Amino acid sequence: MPQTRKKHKRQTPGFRRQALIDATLNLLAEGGPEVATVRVIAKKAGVTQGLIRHYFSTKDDLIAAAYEQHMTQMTEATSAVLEQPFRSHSARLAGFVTAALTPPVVDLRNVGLWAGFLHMTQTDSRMQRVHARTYRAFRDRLERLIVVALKAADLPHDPQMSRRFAIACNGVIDGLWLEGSALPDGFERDELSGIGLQSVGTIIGLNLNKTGI
Amino acid sequence: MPQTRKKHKRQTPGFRRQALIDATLNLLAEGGPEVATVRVIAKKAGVTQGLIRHYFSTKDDLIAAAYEQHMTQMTEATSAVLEQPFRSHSARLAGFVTAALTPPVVDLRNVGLWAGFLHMTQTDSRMQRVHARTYRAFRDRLERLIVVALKAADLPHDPQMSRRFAIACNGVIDGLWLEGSALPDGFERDELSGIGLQSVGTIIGLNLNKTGI
DNA sequence: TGAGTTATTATGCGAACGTATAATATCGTT
DNA sequence: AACGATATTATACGTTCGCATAATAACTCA
Repeated sequence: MPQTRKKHKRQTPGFRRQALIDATLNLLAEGGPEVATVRVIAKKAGVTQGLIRHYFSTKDDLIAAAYEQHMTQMTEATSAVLEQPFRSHSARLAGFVTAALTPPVVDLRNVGLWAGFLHMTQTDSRMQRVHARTYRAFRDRLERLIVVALKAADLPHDPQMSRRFAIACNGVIDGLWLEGSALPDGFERDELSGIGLQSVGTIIGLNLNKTGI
Repeated sequence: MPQTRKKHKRQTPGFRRQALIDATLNLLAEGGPEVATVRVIAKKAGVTQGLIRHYFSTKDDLIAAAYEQHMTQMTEATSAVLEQPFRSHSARLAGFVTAALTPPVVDLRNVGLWAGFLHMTQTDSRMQRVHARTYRAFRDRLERLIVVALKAADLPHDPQMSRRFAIACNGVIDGLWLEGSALPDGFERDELSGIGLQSVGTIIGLNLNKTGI
């Protein structure tokens, strides 16, 4: 008696890996770590759970890969705005800050991911490394923009100070981003980025609110 | 053969309930929802797991009670500063904002709890009710302080506007609180509250940075 | 077209999960 | 000193967890 077996299409490793990572991120964002079990992830990715072990040697592997991709994508989404021309270096910095405080970076899904990953990045050493690396990638970008803007305005910019500026500005941006994402109706259009520009400007001693593009 | 059984001291219901809630909050803050299992909670509270069912009819009951207590305690910790006298209504508002952006309200443990509870408050309807109630308790307090300060400064303060102000100010405070808690070394002393005072002041059109006490 | 590669499904295992229930220790009251 | 109430422990049950392994389907290429 022939037992029936599910028909399936053979896909490339890249395709399945991506499907599994996407399913993981979506589940983590919506339901948190408790919901993102291997069985549910596999189901959402349209495969059976055994396949996860074929592409990732452990569940933590999959989680780490998903985290890395998410963080990298967030930085890239913010940085994309830098490819257009700006009238000044201050405007360039302002554009970056604004992009970080505007959809699609500001998004309820992203705050769900932030919360879902938090404890892992505080507990798991490998997640800590991914966090440190991706966090620095964003902050360093911000610091370079700050330094250039300060230089163009003939303001002092020694390394220690600009590093502190970058940390504090990143903190303000992160905080506003979180709140804007979690509370989508809490702010008028451009209110969030306006507060961000003003706060960043105050920290580094530069007026960013009226820079144009 | 007499089987040995663990000796124990009989405690009041209030004592055990509090011990279980404390253990739940500590575990949730440090390790997130995955770590806060009934067995681990009971162990941390110094009892066996069966006792949880004696005081809470289900695990979700315990979680909800812990969440309610935590949120209430956060609002109370911020409001405590209001019991001292202030020189002006603006100073009173500034004191409240400052308290919300200073330890012990700003604390790594609290951000762990925030992250740990987030998905539950988005998913579980009972947790949503607790969230709505405790969130409103804080925001209403903030709104009253804003209205009084605006009135004292002869500024307009119609209900709709002050409600919007309260939402936005609460958002900024929340965001800065989150970031200051998660990034303890990211800000100089008083830098975080300084940014908060400035942002809140800008939103409502009042200078709060130089109000004194 | 048939053999080889490997992507995929199917099934099973031990541990841990939340919950339920029975047994017992502790303590206030008489 | 014995009793009653109940706080507490102990044990068991069904489910789901992550992980392991065997069986099979899908595609490549000689």
